[in-house]
This record gives sequence, C-alpha cells and structure tokens, in this order.
Amino acid sequence: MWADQSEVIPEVVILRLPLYARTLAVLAYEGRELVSSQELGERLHVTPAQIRKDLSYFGRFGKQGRGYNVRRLLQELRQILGLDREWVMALIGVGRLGRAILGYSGFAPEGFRVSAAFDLDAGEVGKRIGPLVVQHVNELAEAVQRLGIRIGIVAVPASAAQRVVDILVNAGVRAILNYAPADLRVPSDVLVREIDPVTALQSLTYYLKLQPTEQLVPLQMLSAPGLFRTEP
Amino acid sequence: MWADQSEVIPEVVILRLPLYARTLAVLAYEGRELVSSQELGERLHVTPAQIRKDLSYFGRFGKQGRGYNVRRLLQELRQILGLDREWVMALIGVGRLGRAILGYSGFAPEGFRVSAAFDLDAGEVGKRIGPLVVQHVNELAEAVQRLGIRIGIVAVPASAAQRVVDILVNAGVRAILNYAPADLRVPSDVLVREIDPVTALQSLTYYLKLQPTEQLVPLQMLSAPGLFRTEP
DNA sequence: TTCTGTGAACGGATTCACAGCA
DNA sequence: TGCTGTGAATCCGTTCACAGAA
Repeated sequence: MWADQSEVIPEVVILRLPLYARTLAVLAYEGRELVSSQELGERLHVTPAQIRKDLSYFGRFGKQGRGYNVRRLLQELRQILGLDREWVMALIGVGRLGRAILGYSGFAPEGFRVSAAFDLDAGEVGKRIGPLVVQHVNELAEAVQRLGIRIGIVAVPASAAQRVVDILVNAGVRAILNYAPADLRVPSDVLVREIDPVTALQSLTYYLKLQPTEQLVPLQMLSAPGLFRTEP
Repeated sequence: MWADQSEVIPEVVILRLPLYARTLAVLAYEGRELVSSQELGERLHVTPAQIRKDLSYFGRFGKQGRGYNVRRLLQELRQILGLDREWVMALIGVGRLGRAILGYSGFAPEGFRVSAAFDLDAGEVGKRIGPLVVQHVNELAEAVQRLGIRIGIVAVPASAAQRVVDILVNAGVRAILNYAPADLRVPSDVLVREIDPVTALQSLTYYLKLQPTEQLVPLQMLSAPGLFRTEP
C-alpha cells in the first residue's frame, strides 16, 4: 500500500473519499485541527478501521497517538480526487429537469461548471437560460473540444438517453452524470453515475412495506409510557 | 431460500430489484412475453447468475428451458417492492431545489405522491406551489398522521438538514430521501437514501484525472488515421 | 436441448488485532 | 498512553457448475 497507487484501488474506496472530504470540510470550518479515525467514523457511520485502511491506499497521513490533521487530510483528498481544479461540464436536455440542473447552485462552489447547454429539439435551440444559449446536439463535439468539456449531464427523457450518450461518447466525453431512468450502454472506459430518485424510493418501499403500521406511531407518544401501549 | 423471506435478504439485492422491474417494464412495453436471465442481464450489465440468485430469494418465477414470463415477473417484483400501491410523501424545503422536486413529473407515474410541502422559514408559509400550500414544519407531525405520509423528502440546506430529519423522525416517518449534502444521524430503524450529484461527480473526477489527455480525442478523429496524430 | 434454481467454491471488501511510533 | 498503519482473519456477496424440469 503505497502512495504511488500502483495497485488498483477498489471503487468503493473511491466512492467514500468524497464523503470523507465533505466531513473534513465541516470540521475545518468548525476550526478543528485534528480528528481521529474514530471520530470521523462516528460522523460518517463508517468504522475507524475502514477509514484508516481506505486512506492507507494513498499514503500515511496520520500521526500516531494524535490522529489526522484536518486541513492537511482535506487537502490531500482534494488532490487525490482531482478537486483542486475546475471541471467543465455540458448539459444535454433543457426541459424542466435540465433547467433545474442549470439553476442548481451546488455545483459551482465545488468546482463544477456547466459551460454549455444542448437539446435534441431544434425548437429549444437559441433560447437563453441564464448565461447560456441552448445549442443543438450537433454542435456538441465541437464545443467539447473548444471548451474542454470532460463531463456530460444527461437530462433528456429515458427514450432519448442512449442517443445522447452515444453522441457524448463520440465527442470524446468519458464521464456521464445520468438523470434519465434508463440503462445506458457505454464503452468500458466510459464512467456513468446515476441520479435516480425514483429507483431510490422503490427500494425504500420494500422496507416500509415490511414495517408494521404500529411503528408509525410518533416517538412522542412512545415516550409517554402508559398513555399509549403498542405491545403487550 | 424460500418465498417466505424468513432469512434476511442482502440490501444490495433489494437495490437491484427496481432496476430489474424497470427493464421488465420496457420489455413488456415492447410486447415481449419471455426473457431469459441471460438477456435481462445483458440489458442491465448484470450476470445471469446474479439475477437468478437474486430472484431465488423470493420464489421460483422462471420456467426451466424457457425463461421468465415478463408480465408475471414484473408483477411479482412490484408486489415484493410494495409498488402495487400509492406512497404518500412530504417535501421539506421549498427553495429552488424543493420547487424543482415538486415540479418533477417522474414520481406520480410510479405511485409516489408529494401530498404536502413544508418549510422552516415562516416567510414561505402560505405560498401556493401548484396544488399545495406551504406549511410550517411545526405542522408536520399532524399532517403525517392525517395524510398517511410515510416518506420525507429533505430539500433544505445542509446546515438545516439534521434539524429537519429529527422533526421527521419524531413525526413517525421512517424513510427519507435526502437531497442535502450532509451526513444525517438517524435511529437504526430509519432508512435514508442520498441524492447527491456533487458527491457522484467527485468520484468521477478521480478517474478522469488518471486519464491521459490524449483520450479526449473524439472517436471520429481516431478513426481517420493519418489526418490527426496525437502522439508521436 | 435449454434455461432455471441453488448448494459450493471463490474472491474481494471489511474487520480484527497488534506492532510501532509519538 | 493513544492512535495510526497494516498483515491476517473473517465475512459476505458473486460466480460457478450442475441437477432437474419443460
């Protein structure tokens, strides 16, 4: 386990690093200088051993007996994840969802910038949305080169998603954030992350269905023993 | 492995079932009568063995030598997941993100209904958004009981998310869809699903950073050898 | 013959437990 | 003494491989 990252690092580890970074940012904001893997783990619902093991793939950032320097570790993680620069993205699909994404204020502070907006429908082309003018997807490849777009955000209906993804891949984009509820086919060197609230809900309901209705009783009632009895 | 679900089913399995259901719905729409685990797996980027194993937790839905009846299996999965009914949800936070969620048309067709909207800010209370009138979170517990709300959607800033979650949990809500980039503390019987595009992007960049820039060259160019040379 | 259902084998991620350093 | 870093042990999900049904 050395910092040269010569061996392949499990993807689950990479998926956790942004969460570590987020919590470290909060701790830094709170003015904390040191954290132990113990405390970081408690905040994140992750075991201390897991955090230490994850970090050990990339180097030795802690001090025995003291813990990790919050600022230092945050800095290291940001560099490992490539968050120490700006990433240029393109949005495809300027319907209701697409417009909401363009209006989302959470990307910019983290260095993600939507620099161009496209649509399949010529009827949308030319419209202004904030600082952007909607372009036709035909113009995407050229824009990718000119603007240095590395990430595509897919916000078209599921039925059009594959078509849009093919266009992105052909334009050289290798990372896609997909809001369409569709199974996309991409080459093995293209990465896709799904944002799909409906699918997320559909697994929640499995567990809700198992819960007896009595558990719906609010905690206030349960904490007033004698007034309400839910079990003999 | 029997249909009585007496043993605990791995959560990853439950997370895959909605994806199976989604693809089966497409197949049903296409008029397909049967699918093999092979074909379903190809569509979903999942191995056939995995699909068969996953389904075997719940029963024996296939016919040897033929495959699965598309309509039948879809029906079974919808019942297993509890999708054969309507689920009532509450939205908390009616800022830009919250309003976008209220306007999202993807929930209703799948049986998820946002029946009430709340905000922490009294200044928002009373405003109409579509068919809903914004209420103060103080009124949440009562609404949960009256409307049968089982799921809470958190769309407030990260700094207010924990407060909102506590209110939901106290009101008896046991399932939360969290759009706030925050690590929430909930009792062990409360389920949370995160919707966090920024965190998703932050793991993508790790892999993008590793890619040599030459890979940015579009496929069209690579397929015209001689015209473009990117490396000596 | 084809494809399901499923124990058994496998592999990889998580957790353990402790050596080692501050 | 406190907490990291990390091989070893463990756990658990995935894949294998085949018996069995249509």
